[in-house]
Amino acid sequence: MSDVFYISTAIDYTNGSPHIGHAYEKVLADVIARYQRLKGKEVYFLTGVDQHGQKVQQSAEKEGVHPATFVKKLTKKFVKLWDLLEVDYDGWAETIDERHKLCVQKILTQLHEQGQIYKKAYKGHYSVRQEQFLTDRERNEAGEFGPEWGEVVELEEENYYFRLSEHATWLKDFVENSDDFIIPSLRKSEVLNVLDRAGENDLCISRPKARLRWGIEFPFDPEFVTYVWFDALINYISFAGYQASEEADLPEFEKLWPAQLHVIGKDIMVPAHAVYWPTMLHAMGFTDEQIPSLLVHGWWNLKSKDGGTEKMSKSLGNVVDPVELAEKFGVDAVRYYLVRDIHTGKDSDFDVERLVMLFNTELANNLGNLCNRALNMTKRFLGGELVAGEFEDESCAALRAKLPECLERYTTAMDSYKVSDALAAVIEYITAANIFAEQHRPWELAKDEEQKERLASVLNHMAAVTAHATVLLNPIVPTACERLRAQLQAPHLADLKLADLKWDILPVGHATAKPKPVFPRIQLDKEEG
RNA sequence: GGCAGGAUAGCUCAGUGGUAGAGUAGAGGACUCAUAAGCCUUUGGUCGCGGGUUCAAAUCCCGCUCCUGCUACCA
Repeated sequence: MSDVFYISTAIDYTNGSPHIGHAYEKVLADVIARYQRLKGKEVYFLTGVDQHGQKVQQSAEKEGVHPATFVKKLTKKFVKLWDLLEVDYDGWAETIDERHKLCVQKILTQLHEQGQIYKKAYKGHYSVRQEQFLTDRERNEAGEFGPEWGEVVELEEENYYFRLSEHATWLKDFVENSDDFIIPSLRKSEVLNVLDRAGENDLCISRPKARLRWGIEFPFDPEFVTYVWFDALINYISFAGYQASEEADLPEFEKLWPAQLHVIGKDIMVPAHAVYWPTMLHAMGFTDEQIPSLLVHGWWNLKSKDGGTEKMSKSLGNVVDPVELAEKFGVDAVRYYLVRDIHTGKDSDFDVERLVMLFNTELANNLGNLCNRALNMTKRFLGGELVAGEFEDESCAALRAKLPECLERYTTAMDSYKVSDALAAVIEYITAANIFAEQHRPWELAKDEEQKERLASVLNHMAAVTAHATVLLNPIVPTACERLRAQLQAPHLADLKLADLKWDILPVGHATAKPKPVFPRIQLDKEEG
């Protein structure tokens, strides 16, 4: 097991603009990566784009540009979005990268030499329009290939195959016996079910150049390029430095592998990530312990607002553009919503009103306001300087006791990637501080000179909880936490590790900045929708 | 067809045998340091439908309905 927390996401296909699903996966992975850094772990976070393939080739042809040009334009969109959403990755995988190509070719050569890859001819039904072979699944109820396929002809074609079937028994054992290959475990049965009834067929991994030019060439047969499996999936190791030359400027593979986690969507779990990928690694000689776990997340479903003919028909009617969302509501609101209102592994319905509601209630009202009232009273009643205060009673002790309680819940949840639960724990903690304020009514205490110690103590407690929250929420809403730290005039909190999160992280005699709302409430116009 | 997951308060969801929960929305209240925020009280549920097991079922068993997804050579 390596010391580095290596986490990857699926690489996105550069044939269309990024949507909310892409954004969710990257933000989720980023939150996990930032949490691990908060724990003091060294992290390597890899994400990127899948740029080869037929659809890209076709789209480029349609626009009359070279696929490389086409792909660069779309890649830029993804990079820009990750920038906007504060997705802080360490490695960037582009499958047109020469280093990736070399790695793929090395692997192909080795497996070919080991007899894991062979060539054979296949004859079947081929759709000329779609430029693909058709399977029985493509047949309609009448058992025919429908008009959507255009002209269907019988065609024979030679291709290279990977001996998938040879490893079927191993794979089944592996999945059955591993506890954490699939997270959450409820999806494990889905994989096992698939494995049960399959295993006789090998995997076609090439396309003749006559059909597909935009891919990585087979090193031992220039008439063929690799199909997606032995291209996109390889990114997880190629960009981690697998078999890389010294001048490649890639990480040291041995330090990274195995990856802790491949973060993927449920749509690509079977067959790609739960069948092909482990089998490929196994064939390459990796041991069972060197096969990474899959964190399989659900989807944000887009529902149409009912009650009439919404502008649904237009192809964009349903699309929620993450760029627009971030520009409109801010990065914090979007990041917060994407991991707050879904249980990792499950689906959720995307709803802008809930995005606004969660931002307003939990961040603005609860946390933002706690910070604001604490600092405002500190300024008005104490001249802007937090003082320890000699006062102590049961409620003070009870509030302080909530920190370790919250930490426990937070880490337990985050360690099992349940970000939503972790956030709930933090929010409860903040609420406790607000209740605490009502109990002591510092605005009343300020009127009585004899209550000065108590006033100082109470305000100090409130500010402390705010400070703790900035540490705990930093993985989720980093920019907001930066603003909070600025308000508290406590930039040192940015470097604080989880283990150092104690009650007294704000020094005695600490001066705070002028209070100003960190989370301005979002007002949603009626017309939005 | 098979398999998996889901169906709980207006909304989003927790809850796996013992008097139905949270957040939010709605209603009322006391307060005022604060981003009309915060705090207190409170109205909402035949827990998809029908059977069964049990002293006791949202929770276990059987059947059904609806939703979602998957069903490894997209050669």
